[in-house]
Amino acid sequence: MSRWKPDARGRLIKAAIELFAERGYDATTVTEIAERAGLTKRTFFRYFSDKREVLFYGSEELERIWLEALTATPTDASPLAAVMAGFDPIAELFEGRLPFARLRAEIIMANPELQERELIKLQRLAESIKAALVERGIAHDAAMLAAQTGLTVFHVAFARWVAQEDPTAFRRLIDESLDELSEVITAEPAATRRSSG
Amino acid sequence: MSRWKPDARGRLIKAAIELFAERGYDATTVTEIAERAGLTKRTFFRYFSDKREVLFYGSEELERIWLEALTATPTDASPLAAVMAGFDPIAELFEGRLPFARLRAEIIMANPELQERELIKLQRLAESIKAALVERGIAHDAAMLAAQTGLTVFHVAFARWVAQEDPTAFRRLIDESLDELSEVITAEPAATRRSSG
DNA sequence: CACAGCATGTCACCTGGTGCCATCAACTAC
DNA sequence: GTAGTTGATGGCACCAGGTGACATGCTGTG
Repeated sequence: MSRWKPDARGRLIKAAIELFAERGYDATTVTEIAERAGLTKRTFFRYFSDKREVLFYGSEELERIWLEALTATPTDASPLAAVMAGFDPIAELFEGRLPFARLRAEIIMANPELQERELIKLQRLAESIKAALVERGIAHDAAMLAAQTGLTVFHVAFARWVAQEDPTAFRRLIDESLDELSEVITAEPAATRRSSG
Repeated sequence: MSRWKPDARGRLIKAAIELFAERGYDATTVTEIAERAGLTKRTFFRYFSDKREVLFYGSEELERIWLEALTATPTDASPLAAVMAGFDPIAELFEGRLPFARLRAEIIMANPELQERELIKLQRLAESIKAALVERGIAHDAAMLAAQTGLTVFHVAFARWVAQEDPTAFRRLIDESLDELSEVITAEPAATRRSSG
């Protein structure tokens, strides 16, 4: 028994996405996912640290790509420019994966637990980016704010991308979000806030 | 049996914080928390929707206060100014609770699951703030970015507050973070980003 | 006293998640 | 070819988080 089968991880991901789409995340048990993939629950948990993680496989690659682009920018570039350098390769990574991304986004949007996981993934990414900026000599807090700002732009653009009716280029959506950030921020000089007391 | 006891929720929170501080979050079972509070596991889950939530009771009040301050600002105020209006009452809410906040922060920092929950709470808060801004006629995306930016400043200031050796006023830390955000952003005109390809 | 309502307890049950060991295929060495 | 090794998987017992259904007991109120 237990003949070896290729791409166990990929089959588990496929089975999970299908079942989540069919009956929802909560109504799907790990045992069912494993069965559809021709495996057992125990094996599922050897590939994914928990049930949610099956929807987030690949986020390490995203981080790797983003950090590579960041560290490749000249060291005299501004923090925000360095953060935004990751946008292009990421956009390339996503082009063509819209159907999968949309299905996945629908599943996640329907479940608070999954939204938690998505958020923490983005946050971890922001922390990695921040660390990379600090490595380049940027001050701790400036790095954090730049990283967070870049992530927000990315997040807004991504949400628009999966919600879009026509498959607009991801990169174009990023530029739109970026322009709006500029408008929001530059319209708000620090002096507009009330004096502390 | 089962004589009624006052403030069951408060006793559960106290017992949970104590046990988490003593042996860590993972090494503490819900049954143990309930026992220390003189109750049962079933009752714990009547007061808190899950084990983590016992550390986040009170976040609804934070949201309520913030939104009140926001809606109280004149409608011609800028989005970011409206968001930042919440800083003062929130600072008031926190002053004097530093020991509790610090203990809680240590517990959360030691556990990824709890960090997920904290993040999603902040995100929900950002969404509420965004919704309130939209209600005032701010455009959807500008509202989101303003809310997110305000939350980031709040988050940075809060992290500093609990990490501080001497109990600096929370409000002062907010102003510091705000100044740094201004520096980071205003040093980065949109023109510095690469032209889209 | 009878009754309603509320907080709590009790119990059975499901599922996510893990530790431990058995099994089986493929590969290597002799 | 046989023995041993390695790596992926299955099987199983077990723990803890979480829930539904029902019982119990206190408190107030007519």
